[in-house]
Amino acid sequence: MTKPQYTDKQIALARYSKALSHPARVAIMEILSQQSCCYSGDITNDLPIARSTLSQHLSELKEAGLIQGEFNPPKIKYCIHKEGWEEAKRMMGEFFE
Amino acid sequence: MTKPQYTDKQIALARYSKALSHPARVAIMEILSQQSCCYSGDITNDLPIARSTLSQHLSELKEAGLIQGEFNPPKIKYCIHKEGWEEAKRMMGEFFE
DNA sequence: AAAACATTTCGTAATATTGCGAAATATTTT
DNA sequence: AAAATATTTCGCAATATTACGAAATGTTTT
Repeated sequence: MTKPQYTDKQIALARYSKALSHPARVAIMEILSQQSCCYSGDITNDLPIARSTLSQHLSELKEAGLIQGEFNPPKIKYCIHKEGWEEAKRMMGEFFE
Repeated sequence: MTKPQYTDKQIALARYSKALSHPARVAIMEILSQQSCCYSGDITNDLPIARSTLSQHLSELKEAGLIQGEFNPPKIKYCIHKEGWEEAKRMMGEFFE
């Protein structure tokens, strides 16, 4: 009687959930989904965290595939990464039925 | 220019997300949502973790309001906590539009 | 009352997360 | 080339998460 491993789906959903498991990251995604794109500097003003901390949250969201950043010198423009966002939405929808 | 705090909604969504941020907890919710209720002992066989670790995950889900456990001696029957589950579903749905 | 069963709590260890300010990097403007 | 601007990386500290086995708790059966 062997122990089954987690499925890829379960791992993927947990990963997306983890990306959204901090209020700052939820807030960032709300901002981006409202106006589609945004500069990191603008986001700072909307969140109660330091720039360096924001940067960490942004890279976590990027790592999770939920956002993408394009260099628009001298700023970086962050946008929703449509594929990842849609996949997360779909998986979350299926999960909750 | 003061820094705004997170909204209650953002905090609540992050909380539900955090509850689902581990594959074991995703798996547990899938099991429960399929068959509505389950005994802790049965779940053990479906997951690659020790009983004591499962117990911790169950209490996190309970803490988050996603499941409830009723004592059905000598076992504990875990079920989905409908209110919390529905709220999570609704909030997640709104979040993704 | 003892044995068996189901589950949790405890103690502990390893690793991850969150946060900040200072320093580093990179680009544009002066 | 220096100054200004935007952002990240580094170093660090505090706390949280995940995991396990052993021991504890509580119930039922023998």
